[in-house]
Amino acid sequence: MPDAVAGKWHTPCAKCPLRALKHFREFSADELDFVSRFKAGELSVERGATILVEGTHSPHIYTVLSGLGFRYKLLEDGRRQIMNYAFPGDLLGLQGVLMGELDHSVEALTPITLCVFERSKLESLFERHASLAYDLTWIAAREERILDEHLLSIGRRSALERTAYLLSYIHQRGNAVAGSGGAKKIIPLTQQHLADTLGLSLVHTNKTLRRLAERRLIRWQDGGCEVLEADELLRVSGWEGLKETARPFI
Amino acid sequence: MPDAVAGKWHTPCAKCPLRALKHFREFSADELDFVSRFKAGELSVERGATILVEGTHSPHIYTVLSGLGFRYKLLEDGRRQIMNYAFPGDLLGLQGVLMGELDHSVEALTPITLCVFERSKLESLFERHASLAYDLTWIAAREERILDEHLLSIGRRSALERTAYLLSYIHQRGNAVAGSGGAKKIIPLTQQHLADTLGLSLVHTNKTLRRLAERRLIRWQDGGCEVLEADELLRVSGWEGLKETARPFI
DNA sequence: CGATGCCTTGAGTGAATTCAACGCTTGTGG
DNA sequence: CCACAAGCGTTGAATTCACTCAAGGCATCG
Repeated sequence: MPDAVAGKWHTPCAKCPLRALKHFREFSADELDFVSRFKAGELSVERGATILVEGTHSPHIYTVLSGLGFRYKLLEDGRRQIMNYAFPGDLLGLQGVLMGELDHSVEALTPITLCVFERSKLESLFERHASLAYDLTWIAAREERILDEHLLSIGRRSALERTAYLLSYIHQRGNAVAGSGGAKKIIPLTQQHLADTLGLSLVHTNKTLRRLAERRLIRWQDGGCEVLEADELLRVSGWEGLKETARPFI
Repeated sequence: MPDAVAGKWHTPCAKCPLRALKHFREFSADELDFVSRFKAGELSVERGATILVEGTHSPHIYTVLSGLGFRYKLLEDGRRQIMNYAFPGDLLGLQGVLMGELDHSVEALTPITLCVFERSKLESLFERHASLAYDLTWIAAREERILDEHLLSIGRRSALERTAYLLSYIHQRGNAVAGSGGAKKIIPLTQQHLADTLGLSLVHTNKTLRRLAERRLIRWQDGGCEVLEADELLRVSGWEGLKETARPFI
């Protein structure tokens, strides 16, 4: 019974705020029951905390309940490449659980709360819940699709296009999981984060952002980026935008 | 019964030459039986042929039986980014089947033979064969891992490191599925392919290859690239190399 | 009030691109 | 059999893009 542990968790799956969003698919009672038992706890960490570490073995996988994180790899001399950002509903650590060692690290960009699942129960998920197994594969394929687009950006788009693409991407992802509140959304990251995602230097990222700001497409404010003209920004990027209907999550 | 259709196919699953390789995991009789029925046919195409087209819906997924292909995306003005190469045992088109529309195209780099599977039977795979469902997720996670490393290369490695990385990667992937034959393996691609994978111009790719050739690490020959000093090439790239044990395939 | 972190800017350098051309091979049609 | 075109690799020169270096401004925080 979820109530038995309600004191430990803040959020039982049955009352998961993410399920209320149109962005996610509906769960059957059976699926919800399994996921409730699959969930082993919650983890909350501060901005800047490291959640998963490259090269380690993690006994858990996580779903972002609230907050924002990012996935990155390092070269020996410290060069960093950010692969992707994790929004509410996103799964973290699946790679590590399936393939042994993690090949990337994850860090919190804001205070973040994660649902914790134990890898040991993953087997029974595949054996007894085909629909959830399908969802896991879907989630992995979706990450692949996102990485494809990032690769296209870094490899073939100009610095301006690339920056516009990344900001559009984050903006769209953020909107998809935002409550309908009309408040200004400021993307909470530093220019160093953008630089490390775009494959550009910090200085050149700054100058490129400036060009977008001069066109009134974005504004840098309160330690983050505010998108002023989402449509025009998307047009500059030459990207088609996210096309997702109701998506699954665990 | 496999015999009933033996006339149409060249390769029944039970005699699949890939299963003989140590590189792939063993299948149970039950799994083999299912996959045999899952396989709907074979497709052979010439070098340069397009196998899957971005933006379309494919009723099939494919496994490479022999030959080499590559996965790419195009921008409107023709700029091309190659995401990855497909070797024997690799699955193609899973993304399209799971998520509707394909977001990339696939082209044959050599004459290639593919096993054809129908998407309509994918459902029963998830419902009745948990181990194969797990494999599919594993395969998707592996592609993600490879893309992570490519992203790191394009974003943060120098042109020389990046080129050394890509050639090392292709060389290792090729070796993993090669019969033990000691023949010189020439990677059959043009410098334009490399350029479009590395995010470099054709001219600069040529000059970078030249630098590697001057160091006697590679040689350009017969319309392809021969790796002469794999260890040193790997060292130049700063990459750790593939670490795969027996991997699954469908 | 001196650190520290982050954004900003200019100047100089280096890397990668575009442009242009040439050589070699292969294939094709007269 | 030759002429010609097409594809691919190679090279040099000029240009543009992005990087490094260096410094300064402006907050925040102990």
